Amino acid sequence: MAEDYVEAIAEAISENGICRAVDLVRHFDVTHATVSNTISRLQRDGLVVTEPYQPITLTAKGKRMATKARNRHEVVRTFLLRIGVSETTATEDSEGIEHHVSDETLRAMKRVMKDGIPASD
Amino acid sequence: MAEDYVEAIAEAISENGICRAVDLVRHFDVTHATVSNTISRLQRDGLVVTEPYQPITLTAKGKRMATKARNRHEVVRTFLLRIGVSETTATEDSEGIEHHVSDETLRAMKRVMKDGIPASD
DNA sequence: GAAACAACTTAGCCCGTGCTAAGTTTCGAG
DNA sequence: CTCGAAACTTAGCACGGGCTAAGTTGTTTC
Ligand SMILES: [Mn+2]
Ligand SMILES: [Mn+2]
Ligand SMILES: [Mn+2]
Ligand SMILES: [Mn+2]
Repeated sequence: MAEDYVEAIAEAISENGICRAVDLVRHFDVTHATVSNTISRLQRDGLVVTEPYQPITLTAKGKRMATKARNRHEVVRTFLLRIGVSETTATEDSEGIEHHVSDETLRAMKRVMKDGIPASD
Repeated sequence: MAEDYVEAIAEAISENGICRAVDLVRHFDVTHATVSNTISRLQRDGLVVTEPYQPITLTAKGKRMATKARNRHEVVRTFLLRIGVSETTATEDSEGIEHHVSDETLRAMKRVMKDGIPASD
């Protein structure tokens, strides 16, 4: 959850300069109330900073998480495409899978995309 | 959640003949209270049948889900091993990843394990 | 058969994530 | 400058999934 939020916030900032709650409402297709609640939790956890009616910014910690999450998401998605999954499915599945992929598995995916499948021993 | 539960119940039954709540308490490392609650929900959803102080059995629907989940879990785990991930990590990561893998992605994994990586176009 | 122990249930609590409904703030037109 | 619409907050609700504490049922063992 936190990962998807900071990723979406970073995306909005990089696209529009700022991130407003309404961007997240659209992105996640939830209500303003839900976004408001979630943002409070993210702020409590030191990932974002915001004030009532003001745009949302990422803390250093939030930026770090966003970068890692974005990278992981993209590697997983690309990997799925690489093993022959359709665009649509790769996009859908990577949205969930990304949150369970360890650093080791991520490295394995990158290795495979570069060097192909390891010897069948 | 449901998938992991029916999978664990099927496993207990195939190993001990029956599944008791205490098996799930041990398997998931949660309290009896939690298992009791969860089983109620599974029963409400038509996946299991049980009566107070009695063993837990799977409905047809529950068995179907268990079989699919078990297969998916195993394919994902084997696939991770196949791309060079360690036993420990493959076991850990597959526990989460399995729940986000569509049929299409599952087929792609099986294909890759059989025929290797698709042509780089 | 009574006592002790294991298995289980039930009540009551917390938090996360979602909602609706209602009110507040901000901002752009007119 | 005012008003309406868009953005946002707040309160109150529900459910999933976790807990502790306390009580109940079942089973073994003496
Ligand atoms: Mn993501
Ligand atoms: Mn995601
Ligand atoms: Mn599983
Ligand atoms: Mn699992």
